[in-house]
Amino acid sequence: MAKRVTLAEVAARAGVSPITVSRALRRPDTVQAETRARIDAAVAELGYVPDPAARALATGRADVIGVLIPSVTNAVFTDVLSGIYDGLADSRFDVQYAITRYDPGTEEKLIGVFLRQRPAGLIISGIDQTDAARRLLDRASCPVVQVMETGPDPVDMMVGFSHHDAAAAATRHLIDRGYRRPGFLGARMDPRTQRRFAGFRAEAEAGGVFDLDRVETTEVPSSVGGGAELLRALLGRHPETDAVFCNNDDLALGALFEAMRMGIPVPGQLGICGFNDLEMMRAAEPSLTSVRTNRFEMGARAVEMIRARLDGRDPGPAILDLKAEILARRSTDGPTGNRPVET
Amino acid sequence: MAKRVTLAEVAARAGVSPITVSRALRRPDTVQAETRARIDAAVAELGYVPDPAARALATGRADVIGVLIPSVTNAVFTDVLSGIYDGLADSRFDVQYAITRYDPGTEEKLIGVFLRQRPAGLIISGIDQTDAARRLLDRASCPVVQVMETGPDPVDMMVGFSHHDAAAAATRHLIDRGYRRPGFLGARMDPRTQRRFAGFRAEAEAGGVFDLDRVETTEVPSSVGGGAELLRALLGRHPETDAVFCNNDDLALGALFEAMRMGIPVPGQLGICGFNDLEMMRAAEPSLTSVRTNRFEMGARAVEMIRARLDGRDPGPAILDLKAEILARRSTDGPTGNRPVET
DNA sequence: GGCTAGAATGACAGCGCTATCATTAGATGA
DNA sequence: TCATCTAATGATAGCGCTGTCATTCTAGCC
Repeated sequence: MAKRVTLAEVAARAGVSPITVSRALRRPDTVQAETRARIDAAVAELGYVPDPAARALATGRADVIGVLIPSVTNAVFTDVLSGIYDGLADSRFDVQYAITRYDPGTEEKLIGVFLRQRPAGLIISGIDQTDAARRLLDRASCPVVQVMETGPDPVDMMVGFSHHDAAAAATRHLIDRGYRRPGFLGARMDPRTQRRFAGFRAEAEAGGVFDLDRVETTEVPSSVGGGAELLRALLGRHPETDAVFCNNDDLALGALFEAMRMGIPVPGQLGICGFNDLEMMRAAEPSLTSVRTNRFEMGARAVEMIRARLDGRDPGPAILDLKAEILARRSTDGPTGNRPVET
Repeated sequence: MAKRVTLAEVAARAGVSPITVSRALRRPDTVQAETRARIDAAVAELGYVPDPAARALATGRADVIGVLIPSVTNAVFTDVLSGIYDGLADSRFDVQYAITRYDPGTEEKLIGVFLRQRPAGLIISGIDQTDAARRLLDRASCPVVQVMETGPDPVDMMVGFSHHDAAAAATRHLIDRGYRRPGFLGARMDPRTQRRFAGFRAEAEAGGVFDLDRVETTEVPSSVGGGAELLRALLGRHPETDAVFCNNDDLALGALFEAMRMGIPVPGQLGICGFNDLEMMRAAEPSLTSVRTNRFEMGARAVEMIRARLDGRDPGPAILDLKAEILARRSTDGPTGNRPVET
């Protein structure tokens, strides 16, 4: 094991007291240049690295940004994580994350665990915390950012977008392109997914094209294979379906493959729209329409808001709406005979 | 902020000394049942949660498993992470991870940072550490597991497979299926990728079908779009190419889409084989051959080895080879006229 | 009854760092 | 020249917990 070098040893070597070394490290402008140079030299020679546990104990807070996400294997959340990492790259903060497995109870427990560490900030996915979790967060002494989604009642700050409105816009797009019998494919109907469904439903009803029986969902997590199965099931019941709004891109890709297997032309006989705009959507054949949900930026902005707050700068509006955007591609060019998409 | 409850307060409430509470929490069998009950009640009433920083400082070690991975946005590593999480779910250990961005220098630095915390164990991706990193790891006082890959010279323990052999097996599969002019598509040629290429090359040469000019690589990270571009470039130069071994599944999927765009029948005119067997491969149309690399299990086993070691149990062999397996699917059924794949 | 062994509990110190207040040295002005 | 102020540094205590003894108590034995 690398032998532990303590502050005291550095201090002895530099010929100053430990507290001066501590100061030199944390607020270099408060020690004389010459002293600081001696200390820096001693630090370098001994390979000193501060003990984060001792620091946390002495200061009563940890230089940690806690992050709570439902899953590590879902690209949506890892993109956010990546943005968080990027935003923290040049800072003294560490990221510490935990996985809720989409379970509010687990989330509640983990919030408690995190807050006892007195983190510098907390980033949490979504707006569907339990009442108890909400109370914990309300009393948190650090900045809290809810990401992925916006809502009316932030704990503290929020970065996201409206899943309802994004899904509604995607549905409107399908209608605008001439599809009249759209269906909905959904997996793991968590609260965000439910709100997307609500957006789909509202817009489809407004357009007079909603049919509850053209909704095909499953409780299992999304997957490409699952998208294929859902489409097959839906078309089995409703062969007249002329478009599907998919809960997410994996389902959309699966739907595309299944349509190929079934010999159904996309977009001529079936329009397909996904959600999240993973990279593959642009590259597919035909290219797949999706909804861009600036996930990386969500993470980066969440971190920026926390840092601004900690530094006493203005973190900007408490609710930051990163607006999802429809990326219209060939998979929704419209039923055979309709005009193609511009661009 | 949830008010901090200390051991001392719990002790006062239970009418015992702090140290007894500490013992009751950590080794319940060393305090009398009745005392323990009083303490448990006090803990519950006050909502006490131990301060990990104080514990780390007092014991000189942290109940943390450090994990170093190159990227969070690559599904390959998040699958491993997921396995790690699962293996640690019922334990007292936390996971703390850091991202090396595929940079050995960053990795070296992060190893140092982690080891100062005296973690309970360390899991690190790959076998390509710098000399300095290697020296740090050799002196580490905790179990170290290298994952993703096996090699001749473990720091401590290893769980993985031979990328060279897996790629060679995949290449053999292509040859067995009747492909005679195979190409190689690769992105971000990191050491593991290089070894996969070496395996491809060795086997293709052994089969007398290697042509260095049918190798198409790029430095940018893998993507589906990148796979499409690589295939287009390769076929531009070598239209006679009858199969591609792709560095990973994203490239393979992109190659499939590009083949569709170019009107090239898969597998009849072009065989496609990926690497990693992400979920979509099975669901694609045609289904895509890939190499299963038990990533989740790698994480789970790495954790199990560490836990066994910490508990004084037998962690099993120092080098655990999880054998990659070819999953033959329709995309490599063979050139037109050849027999189809069984099952 | 006196003694010992073992179980249960407690006192004390200290992990490495920093908050707080105290001290010193040098600069300023009448 | 001396009081006064500021900048730089130091002494002290303590963050919440646990390792290491020491102490108390009970049971068992001759």
